Amino acid sequence: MVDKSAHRPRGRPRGFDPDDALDRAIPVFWRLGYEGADLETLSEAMGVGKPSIYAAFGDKEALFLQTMDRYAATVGCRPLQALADAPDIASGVAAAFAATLHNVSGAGGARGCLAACVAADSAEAMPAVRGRLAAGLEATQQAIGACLERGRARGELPAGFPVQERAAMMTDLMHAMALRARSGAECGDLRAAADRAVRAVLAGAEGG
Amino acid sequence: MVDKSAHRPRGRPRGFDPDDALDRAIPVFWRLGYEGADLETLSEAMGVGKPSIYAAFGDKEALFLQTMDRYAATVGCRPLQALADAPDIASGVAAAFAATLHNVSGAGGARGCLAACVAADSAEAMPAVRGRLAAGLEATQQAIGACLERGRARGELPAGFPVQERAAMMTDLMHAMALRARSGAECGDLRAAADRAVRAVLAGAEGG
DNA sequence: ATGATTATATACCGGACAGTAGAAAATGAC
DNA sequence: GTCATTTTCTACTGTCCGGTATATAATCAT
Repeated sequence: MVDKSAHRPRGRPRGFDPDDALDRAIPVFWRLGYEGADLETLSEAMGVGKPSIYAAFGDKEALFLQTMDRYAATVGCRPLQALADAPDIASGVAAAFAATLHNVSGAGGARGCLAACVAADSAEAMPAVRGRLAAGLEATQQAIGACLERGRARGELPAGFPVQERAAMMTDLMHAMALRARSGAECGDLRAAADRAVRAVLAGAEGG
Repeated sequence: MVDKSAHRPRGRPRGFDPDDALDRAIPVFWRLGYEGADLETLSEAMGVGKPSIYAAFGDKEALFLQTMDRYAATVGCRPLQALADAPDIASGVAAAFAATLHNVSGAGGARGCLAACVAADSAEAMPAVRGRLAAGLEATQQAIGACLERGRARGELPAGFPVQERAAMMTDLMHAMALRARSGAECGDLRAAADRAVRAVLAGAEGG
């Protein structure tokens, strides 16, 4: 492991933590979109002056890409963690959709999903954004598939359970929940969507 | 019916058809997003000068809303029409997802869906956009539900078939296909997603 | 302390963009 | 033909926005 107390890098130390700054940039992009979020607003929200943003993160597109990464690592991953941490598949799937519900409902941040509702808009004009979107989608589906596969190996799912198919469907239904939330769906509707999704993903899993 | 050959409205007649102009605005918003589409580009694509756009449609937000309506009436409705026009439910659902595949694949226009991938971005900051999005989602789901209900009444679906639930799922999976396409998914992946969706919607419908 | 180095703050620049005057063109009314 | 009316074209405006130059502050090295 590298020595964390290594010599400070010589000049004036920066007055902010990059990850904290990205955390504060997330809701701005989330609410306003990529083009709608201007650097003045971002600078204020992040608590970092504009020149420091450019020095630390690069231009607006680079900042957005790093914000996407930070979002994936802190917010987007929560449903996957809930699934992985659960004691069994059934409760894990339910927990994952509960986490999705919380993510997209607007309680913490804005409604919808930074990837599904904001990055998707820019994906057609910005290849780097499209790449991250594709990678995130693939990674999500793989992670879910791996969890379901493990559950099947533990005997929680029938031998013929279509693991990969349900992993893809679970990914799709989480994104669809984000869109419903973005359109202003009430919390009850979102909860119903989550319940439906759980049933669909687990259909045929011993008593579905 | 109103006389179509009524007296022309007095002044200089406009040199463009509003619906045609909206048809040509659709791909611009579709590809570039609301904020990314500037009025210069829109004006050129529509073949209508900027002042005429403002005179005919109002400001940029009003233009976008009318473009959304036109999109819904010409592009977004195609899967629903395919479902409604099919001889039976099974082939109708397959035809609807085939139409969705065509819509989102980028063959005509851009990848993804103007509602799911573009309007969603602006929905958080523009209440009118959010309203249209919610209305479109609700209308789509209702229309699908009505079709499935009719099919069930004709005996093509079992008595206990969860019509409303499957209508919601079908709506969700069409939107998820749009997101996959927007992220750059290959045509084969999209086709697989469509096949999965058909199976999921029809599961339990006599031989699913 | 002095200088090298890196970060921050203020203030600014050039360009792009939404929206609009104002003049000119095309029609109906008479 | 002439006037009123509506559209269209050219050119413009004020503003906002991404990005930066310049000066200053805070640290390390010696």
